[in-house]
Amino acid sequence: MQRITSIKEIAKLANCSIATVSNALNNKGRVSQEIREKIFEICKQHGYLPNSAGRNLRRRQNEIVGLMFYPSCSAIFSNVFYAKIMESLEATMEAHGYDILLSGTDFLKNPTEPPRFMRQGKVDGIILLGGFPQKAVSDLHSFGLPLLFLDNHVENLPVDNVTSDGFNASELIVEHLVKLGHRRIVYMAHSHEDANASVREAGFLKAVIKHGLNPEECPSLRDFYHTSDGYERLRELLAKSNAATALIGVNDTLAVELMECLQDDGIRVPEDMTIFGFNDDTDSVRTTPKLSTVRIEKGKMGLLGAETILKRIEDPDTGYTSIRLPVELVHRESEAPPRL
Amino acid sequence: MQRITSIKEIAKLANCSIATVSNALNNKGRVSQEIREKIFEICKQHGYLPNSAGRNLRRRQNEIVGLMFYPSCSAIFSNVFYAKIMESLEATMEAHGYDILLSGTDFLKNPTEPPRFMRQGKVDGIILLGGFPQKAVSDLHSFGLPLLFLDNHVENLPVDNVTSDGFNASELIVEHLVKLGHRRIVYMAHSHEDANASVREAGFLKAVIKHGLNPEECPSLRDFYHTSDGYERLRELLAKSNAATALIGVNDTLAVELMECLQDDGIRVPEDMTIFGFNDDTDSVRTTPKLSTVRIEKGKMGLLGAETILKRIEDPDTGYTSIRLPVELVHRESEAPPRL
DNA sequence: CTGAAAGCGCTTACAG
DNA sequence: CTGAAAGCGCTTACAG
Repeated sequence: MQRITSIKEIAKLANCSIATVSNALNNKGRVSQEIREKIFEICKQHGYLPNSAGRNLRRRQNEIVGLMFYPSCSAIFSNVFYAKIMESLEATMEAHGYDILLSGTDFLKNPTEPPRFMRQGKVDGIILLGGFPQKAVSDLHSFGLPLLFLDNHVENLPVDNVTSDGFNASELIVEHLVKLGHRRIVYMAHSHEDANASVREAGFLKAVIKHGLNPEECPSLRDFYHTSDGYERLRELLAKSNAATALIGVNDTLAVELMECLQDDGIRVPEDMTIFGFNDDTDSVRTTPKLSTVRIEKGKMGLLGAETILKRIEDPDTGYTSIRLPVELVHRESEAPPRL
Repeated sequence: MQRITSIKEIAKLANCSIATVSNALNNKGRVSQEIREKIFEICKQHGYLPNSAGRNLRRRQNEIVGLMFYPSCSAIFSNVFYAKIMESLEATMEAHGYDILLSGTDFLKNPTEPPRFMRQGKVDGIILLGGFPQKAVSDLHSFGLPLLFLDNHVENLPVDNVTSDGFNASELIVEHLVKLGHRRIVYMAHSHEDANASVREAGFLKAVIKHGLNPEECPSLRDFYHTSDGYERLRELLAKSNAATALIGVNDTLAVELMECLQDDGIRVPEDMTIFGFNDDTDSVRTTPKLSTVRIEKGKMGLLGAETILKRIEDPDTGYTSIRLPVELVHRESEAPPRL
């Protein structure tokens, strides 16, 4: 009952060649039923675990994809938004025989260093999760490894990406707010370089014009890093006459934080201020009132992401793919017509 | 500027042997400064990425550790508690040159199948995160791969584990509650097989006796799967005279959910009911009132976990390690003396 | 300081 | 259906 560590030992016990063992183990079909059964029996009895290095060396692939986070590992893990994406991403990769390797690279500490699993050649491709800055992505891209941007992207870089249609989402929100009677709307996002924030802003601006709102009364507040700074700017805005009656936050986290700030200052939601978020995170149903938001098909995003990078690994030279998943508004309690 | 894929090519360009290239790349010091520089220059220019399969095959190790979740991948990712643990776990493994591979194995679907990365021999060891049932762990353990139980464990199984001292935590809570004047306390945990829940219950029971409380007035409610069922049982309990005035939930998530249920039924926290959680999750400060809970050194847990499994990989035959991290009570707003 | 050679475990094209 | 052999890229003990 001793552990067996190579097909050579199996071959000896089964009285055949290692080629036959390999064929049997890989279901190549060119093995007689008798020997096949014998081989499997031996493997089971001796708890044989194949050596993936041998296989990978020969087949010139790792069957592993690296997962990188921006700005850091924990920033993603503590973000419920990604849980569903990760789940279907993982399941799909798994179904194709691939595993996922985590990168702990903290870009805020070390913006230029490529991740270790890449320097060591452990992965066949890399999936990017989070709002990576352009520089980081193009550095990574220049290494020639298959790359996929998930839930985000960078303009003008031929990197595969799967995201939600944030442009349309903003349009839908503004359209809905206008129907409710709002004419003055503010869009807010942190100042990090982030295509999602920009795309959503662009959709917002376009809709503002389309619906004949006054752009000066519908500002974008993006030049802040901490939410508290953003809220300062919002307060300045609200102190004016003709201030906004509705607020769109770039994601639920920001929207929820701002809602709490407003409520602390005695501003009621939705009576005094309508608030919309993005992502439909679990956060957004925990608040009082529950947050209206944009639903993104997270499961589908993970699935398509996996398929996209797998395709890229198989065929590195095809033109690049850019997928926008449709979105849907979720109406809850943080919206109301504006007060007169 | 073409990509180079092996040290053979580097050797040719640098006019030396592959042994010298290998030594240079691994900082073995047995290489003249001149050649060394030449080799590094070539690697840089041609974007050389070593082939980890070749290295791993030769060195008989993967420098990869698998991470398994119970019951499933997404159950962990959507649980903020693990974010901090994962962060320091990742950082420590990374510092030792190890990477972490995710397992998508869903034990609820497939309770007996070992994870694919293990069947394929991709990992040097496995870290278990979550309340794995005994059977699953002993199955895994029987494969002989280094194993580490993190944040949880299974009784009577010689598997390394790093957990928090839940026994002492319960003792501390009860002691504190008694000081506040409580004499009737209820402990609640889901019915899943879970050593943490059992250890915390044991500490609770011991403290109940130690402080001379009436065990019949200090029940454990553990026979429920859904929180709503647990709350049903709690309601029955509270309907009695001499009902509990304080509640200990096995973790913050349960404590928060129960708090919301109670509040929905008009029971005030902490005036009518004192509530304690476990873990000090971010959840626990988001509620009204903020939850009193037990702080666990998540960063240290990840760090020690990494070091423990690394040690085990290095030396598979030493006696097994069991580490209990000390805990600390966090007093917030969900506690008060009982009403008379 | 440097190189030739062996060998890690595996898959695969080829011959029989 | 089966096997002998080559070779994937690397590290390391050994000889010089």
